[in-house]
Amino acid sequence: MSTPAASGPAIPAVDPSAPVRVRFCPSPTGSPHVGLIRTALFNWAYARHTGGSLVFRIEDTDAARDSEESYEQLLEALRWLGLDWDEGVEVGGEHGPYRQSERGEIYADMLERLTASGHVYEAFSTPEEVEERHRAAGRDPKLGYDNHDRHLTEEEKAAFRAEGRQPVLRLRMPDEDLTFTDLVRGEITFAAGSTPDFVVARADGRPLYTLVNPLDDALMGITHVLRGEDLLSSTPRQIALYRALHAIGVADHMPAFAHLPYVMGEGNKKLSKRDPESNVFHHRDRGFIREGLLNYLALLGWSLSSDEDVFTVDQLVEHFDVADVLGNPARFDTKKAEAINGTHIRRLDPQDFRDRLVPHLRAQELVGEELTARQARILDGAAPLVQERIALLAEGADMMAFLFVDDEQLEIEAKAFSGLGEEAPATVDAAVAALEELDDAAWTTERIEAALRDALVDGLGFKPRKAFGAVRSAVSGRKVSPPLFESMELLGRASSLARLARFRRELVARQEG
RNA sequence: GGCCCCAUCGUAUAGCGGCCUAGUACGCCGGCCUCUCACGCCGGUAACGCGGGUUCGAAUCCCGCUGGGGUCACCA
Repeated sequence: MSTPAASGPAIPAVDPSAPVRVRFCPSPTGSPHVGLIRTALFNWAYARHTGGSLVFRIEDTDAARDSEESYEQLLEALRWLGLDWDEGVEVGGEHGPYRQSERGEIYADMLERLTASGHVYEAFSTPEEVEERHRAAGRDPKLGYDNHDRHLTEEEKAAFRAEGRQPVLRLRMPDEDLTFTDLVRGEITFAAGSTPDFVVARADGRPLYTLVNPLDDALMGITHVLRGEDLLSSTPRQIALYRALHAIGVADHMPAFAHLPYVMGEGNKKLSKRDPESNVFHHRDRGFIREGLLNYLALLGWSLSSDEDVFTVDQLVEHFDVADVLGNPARFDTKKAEAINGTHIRRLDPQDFRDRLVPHLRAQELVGEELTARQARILDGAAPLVQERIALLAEGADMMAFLFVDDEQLEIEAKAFSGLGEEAPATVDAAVAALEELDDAAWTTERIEAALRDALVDGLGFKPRKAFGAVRSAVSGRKVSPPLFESMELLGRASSLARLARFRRELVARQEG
């Protein structure tokens, strides 16, 4: 009974010709992290590339930290990004249930079998006792569990129970080096004895991640485990458990492992959950489109080719292979992400782009639930004007905001009054005079530009930059805006003239004040 | 501290022994275009951590060092 774990035929590696089955198995705590989503993306892309399947499982074995809200957010994030799954929560499948909180009986049964076979044993030591033993033996107290309870006799166990102690269950680690070939890092070996026997079930009997993660992978026939690098050091435990599961006839093969590089934040730290940049919804709310975010996330550890870094999801699926993923940790670079996103925004069909702007206009309370006819008309006209000039959808909504507000409500930025020179009032007067000549029917981009150019550039001899600057400030309230003449056409004659008049008043008021 | 991973411009990467006086993209700096801002275009800046090997030849292979990161829970 001392070393049953090492007995039995060796567990075979996964059959390379078998259909790929990967899984995404987050724990529903907090908001979806970009690193987590990148992991989901690579699993998804690998499944799609190979024609295999993606299993979506929820690891909610920690009632104290898991939440239904977080679960809903996970679903929302994957759906928003278009990462679908073939089997798992919400869609079902042959290996359900897919929420571990609903698989209690399976785990209890398995724990019993593992205990009966001697792979798992009861341990009564408290952390304090373990530490004390290390200290007494002159060892580093931070060494971790010392496998002390491996050979407890029935009498000793009974004595502990008599004290009212409840044992945790630990898996007996094999006394040999554990080696595996990581798909992104190559061969990795953990020396015998470097990983202590680990807990697979709490004293109250509830199972831990260390048990259920590999167990469900085995039960669900997972062939490739693609996960974050933070789990690399737990791989020897996975392997040991897999061997035990094979010995009792539960696992028929050892999956291949691939540990994906970290997504780092500013400085040299793993992107923290506390950092807003780590939250996918933060990016979505700022106006990332799924095409852009997916493209950028894929670039964190993978590349399509030596000279293109903008690609579609289809291209990703066509070319993605986990073997090409790099082991380097990658910094999340917001600037680059936005640039990639901007490129994808420009690639959008104009109508599609227009539609995607609507939620952001609502978020900024520029329009209501339904667009009015006038709002729809303005949006139709303004969308093409901003599509070329933004990297984020929210920027687009912000840039066209002045077209949706009332003339008197328009916020004129302080900067908009500056740098216009002494002749600003005269410029505005001349602009108004010229524009009043145009009736509603003549209120077109071309006619507006011609009238203004004629009056201000040719007539008053101003440089175009300066001449139109005052008009831009009046109409948009800012120094920077979408193309001016087009904007004025969209705004209409009455509104444009009203803004010019208001600007003229405030200009004088400021000069006097 | 033990164990494990990582190491090319500021960032992400190409490079898998000669094609590298190291390519691309973002950023940054100039310029063009131009009603502003963008877009687009042109040009520029900037890297193989260090030391040993192996080899005719190393960014590419090996070893050491240094540096960075992760992990050592009755969390996942």
